Amino acid sequence: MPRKKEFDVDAVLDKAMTAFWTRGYEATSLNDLLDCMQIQRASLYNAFGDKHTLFLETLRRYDVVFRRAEVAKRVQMPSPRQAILGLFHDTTASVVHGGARNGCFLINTSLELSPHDPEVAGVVREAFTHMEQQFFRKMIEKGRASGEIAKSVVPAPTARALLSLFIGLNVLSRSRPEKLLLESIAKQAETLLPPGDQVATPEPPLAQLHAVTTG
Amino acid sequence: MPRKKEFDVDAVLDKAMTAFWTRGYEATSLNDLLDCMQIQRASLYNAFGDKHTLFLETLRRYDVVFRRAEVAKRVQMPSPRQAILGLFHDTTASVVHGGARNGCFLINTSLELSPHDPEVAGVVREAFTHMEQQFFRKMIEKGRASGEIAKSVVPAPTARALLSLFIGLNVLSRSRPEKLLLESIAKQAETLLPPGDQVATPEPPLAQLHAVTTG
DNA sequence: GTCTAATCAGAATAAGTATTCCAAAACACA
DNA sequence: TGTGTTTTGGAATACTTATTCTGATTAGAC
Repeated sequence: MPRKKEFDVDAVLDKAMTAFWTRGYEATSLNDLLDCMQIQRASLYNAFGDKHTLFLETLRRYDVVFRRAEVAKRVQMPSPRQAILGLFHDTTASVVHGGARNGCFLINTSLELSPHDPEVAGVVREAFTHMEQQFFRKMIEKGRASGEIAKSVVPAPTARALLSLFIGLNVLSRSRPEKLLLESIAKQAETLLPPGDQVATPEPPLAQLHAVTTG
Repeated sequence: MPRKKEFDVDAVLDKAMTAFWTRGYEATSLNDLLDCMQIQRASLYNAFGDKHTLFLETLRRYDVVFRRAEVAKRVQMPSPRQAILGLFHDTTASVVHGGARNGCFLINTSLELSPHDPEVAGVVREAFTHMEQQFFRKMIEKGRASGEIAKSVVPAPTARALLSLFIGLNVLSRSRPEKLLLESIAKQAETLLPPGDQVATPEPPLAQLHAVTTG
């Protein structure tokens, strides 16, 4: 009966995400959003409610489409150590060569809104915790078990330090996107993850393509 | 001839600083500022020009009164290694025990305004650079020279990593101010600064009181 | 005491804000 | 063909925003 569904929801959501990501919540006006989403005022309110819930929608989408997908991809890499170090190097490379100067949407939002917006704070906190425990810590444990990472590395605190280092990298990529600076940080992540006795990959799993195996 | 100067400029500047620091630039309205500064509209515009230059004033003041003073204090400590590690531990302690949940004004600002505000970007970039080179790098060099820090530590990249770790610590103190998390990060700073052959202080200078010499 | 300029208190301004509401037009399906 | 819902385009609303202006008052330097 209705006029089909409507436009492409995810597509316009991505455009709104980009706007919020680059300028932040407060500095992005509704007219800005309408301009870049290319839809009408009524359509926006009909589809998303209001500005705040639209923002939450884009933040959740970023968390799923970007962050969780990135983690999921790396979790199944054969070398846990290279999976972690690769995250730092790839992030650096996308800034230095790809010109990605917006940092991480979740980190930007954590400073602007988390202290005064409980809903946003929840999304941010969960993302950070997931990153710390389900990616960094689990990968360290896996690497220790296979001998790729030294036994002297204590998983939990090292995971927390890597999270902090990763956040710093993203903050600096917005204010000081210099090749030398960012690459040094990525390189120093290795210091927190000294190699163990086994150098290469552990039990090689099913034959899969994966981009990064050499540091 | 005129009516002396006026009120206490620095005092009201501090109050404005606190407002901007906790809520950010965009989310702090002029009425918010007038409320907390306890001055009249005309006085504000007469003394500071407009909102944006008032903000810059508070940011510069934060940089001088808080950040540079902190660095200056630590630079003359007898143990460079403990000066660095102390910064991490004291920052953590002020969050965990002092309830300081606002992070660092400069870091907050670097994400909100740096990408689109050249004046702000200049202040932020200079502060970060100063922190990296005049504090972290110089203290590492000093510690290496005295044998307190291992020769294997390369000053420049390690300084950059410490800056990144420190930024992460401040970001997390705003969204996840948990004792265990922050203390782990502070503790892991030691991993980036392995001790050398000399354990204690180098040439003991003039007798001075200093709070932290034990980690 | 007189000049001067900064106070106080608040109105006035001129945009910009998010949100709601309204008509007509477009489409999907019965 | 008609029914129902979503589009479009834009006007209308009700606030909030930063900034300026108008007086009247007040405190200090000469």
